[in-house]
Amino acid sequence: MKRVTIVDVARSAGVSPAAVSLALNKPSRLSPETVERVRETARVLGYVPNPHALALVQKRAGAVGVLVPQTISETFANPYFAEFLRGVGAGCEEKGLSLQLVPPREGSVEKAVSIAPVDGFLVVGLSEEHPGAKPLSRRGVPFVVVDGDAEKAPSVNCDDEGGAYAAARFLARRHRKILVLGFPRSSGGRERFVWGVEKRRLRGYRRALEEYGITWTADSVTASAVSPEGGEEAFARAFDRLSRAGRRPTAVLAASDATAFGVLRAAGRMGLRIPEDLEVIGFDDVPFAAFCNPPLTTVRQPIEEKGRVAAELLLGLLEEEDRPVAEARLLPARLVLRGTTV
Amino acid sequence: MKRVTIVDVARSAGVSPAAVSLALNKPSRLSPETVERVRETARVLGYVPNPHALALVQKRAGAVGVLVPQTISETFANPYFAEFLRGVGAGCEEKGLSLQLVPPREGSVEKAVSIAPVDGFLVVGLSEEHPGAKPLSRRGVPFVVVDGDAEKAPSVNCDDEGGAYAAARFLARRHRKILVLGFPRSSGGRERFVWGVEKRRLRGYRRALEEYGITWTADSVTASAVSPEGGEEAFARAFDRLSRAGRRPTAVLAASDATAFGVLRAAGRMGLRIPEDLEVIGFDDVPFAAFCNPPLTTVRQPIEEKGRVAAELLLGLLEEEDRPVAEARLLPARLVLRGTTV
DNA sequence: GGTTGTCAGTAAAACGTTTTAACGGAGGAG
DNA sequence: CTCCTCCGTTAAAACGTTTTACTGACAACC
Repeated sequence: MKRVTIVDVARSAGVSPAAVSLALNKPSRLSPETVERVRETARVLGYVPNPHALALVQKRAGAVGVLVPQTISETFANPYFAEFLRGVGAGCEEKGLSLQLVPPREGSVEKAVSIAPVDGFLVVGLSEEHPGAKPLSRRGVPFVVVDGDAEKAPSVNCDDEGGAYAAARFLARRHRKILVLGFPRSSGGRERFVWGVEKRRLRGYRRALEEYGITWTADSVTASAVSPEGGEEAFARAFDRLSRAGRRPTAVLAASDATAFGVLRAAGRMGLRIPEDLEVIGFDDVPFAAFCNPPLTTVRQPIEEKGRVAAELLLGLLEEEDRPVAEARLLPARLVLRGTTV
Repeated sequence: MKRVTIVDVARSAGVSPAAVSLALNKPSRLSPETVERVRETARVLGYVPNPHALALVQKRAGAVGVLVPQTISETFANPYFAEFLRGVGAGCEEKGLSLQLVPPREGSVEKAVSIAPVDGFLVVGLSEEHPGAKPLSRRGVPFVVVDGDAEKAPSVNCDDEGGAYAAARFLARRHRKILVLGFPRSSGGRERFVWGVEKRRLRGYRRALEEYGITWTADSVTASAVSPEGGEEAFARAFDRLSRAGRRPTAVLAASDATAFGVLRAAGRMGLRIPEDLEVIGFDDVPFAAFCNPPLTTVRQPIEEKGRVAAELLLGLLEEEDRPVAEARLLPARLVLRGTTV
């Protein structure tokens, strides 16, 4: 049951451990017959090098970490994330890197960061100023910020504000009572999304609405978990409350497709016809936005490309130590009209 | 730019490296004032322990690997996988474990297995007899087989054959020309899915169809990539070919929801009405099956639960070395009728 | 006063590799 | 015959931790 190590192979083949290492990694520096003998011995014994020892000595683990601010379960509730990972995977695979998903450990992002045996991080949905970001630089591994706001670190984002503005404008022309669904609040005590993606999207919504004379107040935006269930529940509750107050909304701006799907479900359950009784616009254009019933009007961003770009940026950082500048990539976002708007 | 190590802290605090380690991990074995001084020094210097060294000495990396037989990108093209990971994540998080996605490295599953710095593997979609499975036992880390077939190793599956049988029976009562869509063939040269999940689902389809007198031949099943795009393309091509031959299908059995989504799209493009002109049944019941247009009739399996069960099995293996028996968990699968069947 | 015990802290081994520098022997050049 | 070079191989250092066993020092006990 004990693992076979390099010294076992060495002993069995009658050579030194160094010779085994060379035979396996730099065969040209050994006589062909020795190489052959050592390799055969290793094969017979079933030798597999210990990855931890390897990582320690070569200072690389062959994996990049994807740091997410929520649990894995919450994270994948949003199909956006799977699509994003497809891009990351595509970017990493050519270099033979694995992907490690790193959720907070016992609620602490810092702890998770320090423990994860990875060569670099893709930080998604976190601000550079976030307390969890500090250990990152201490860890001494490079990182790229995605869907956050970074000044000094390289980052990848889409034009959240512009996309949101277009969506809101499209609705504000014909509606006065627009329900805006945002991201969750104070999950874990800290207001996680007051900056970053949400801040920008809300800013876009607000700008458009105000241009059309719709006043924006503190409670203009309704918090919602980023999942169909979250959207369903948040919409149902808010719609009910507003209807009672005589301000029944006729359109919805959802800050995420995942949320919008929930809105559609809730609306269906309540007997609202879409888009006649209620227009809905999501954000992201995840693959299934085009498939749902009716097909979702949404703001399209190149999710998969975003992942690939982020991975490429990080790989660049991994190879050249001394990349000085903080490159900030901005990807486009544009409104695509489908069946949930007239 | 150099990382601060434990000896830096030790030197700076005027103690031995051992004392630093104790101060951080077993503070009770040191005087309170020393502990405080060391911790303060560590904080000021920004010390973060090296995860590789930690993993080497404690023989645990704090991560479990999810071994997939395709690229990350291909894997996440099937929404099934994200849902599965939600369960795995839920199972792992309470123990504070990260998740590492391990795709084949340079086409070799073996290489990927030996390099990944993880404490155990969830092997999805691979047979125990698969060449890639051998290095697993050599690695000396425990593993659980999911969606494969294992005799000696612990495994988790759903009742693929039973679910498929139910679906096929439901159609065979009213249809004679049923198109069966399977998994991709010979990707990478080896016929990856002739066993395991596909074998069982096809067996279920076949049994039902033959009971209704529909003959099953070598070309009864059409290969399809497990993604909407794959399903779209495979269906369009097969439908065309069969129509020309005067055997235009009136129903489709898709071995996966992801494929079925593609069928719906292709059918829509071709002007086929669903379910009037074509009935479709998928498999898995991914979250969006209920949302698509029309809602997909499919075979439901408890995907998220499957992930959780697999994680729990693996965690058990990680804790108790000497768990002898190969537990094989079988989860239920049942047909749920929605809008793509009459 | 010797034995025993506890306490705070340390030296050194261990984990399993890679890599650097050195070594001995053989062969060739002078 | 000596010196130099080359070749195949090895000893030992390095990576950064944790852990085990040990060392003094000091107090307590009989």
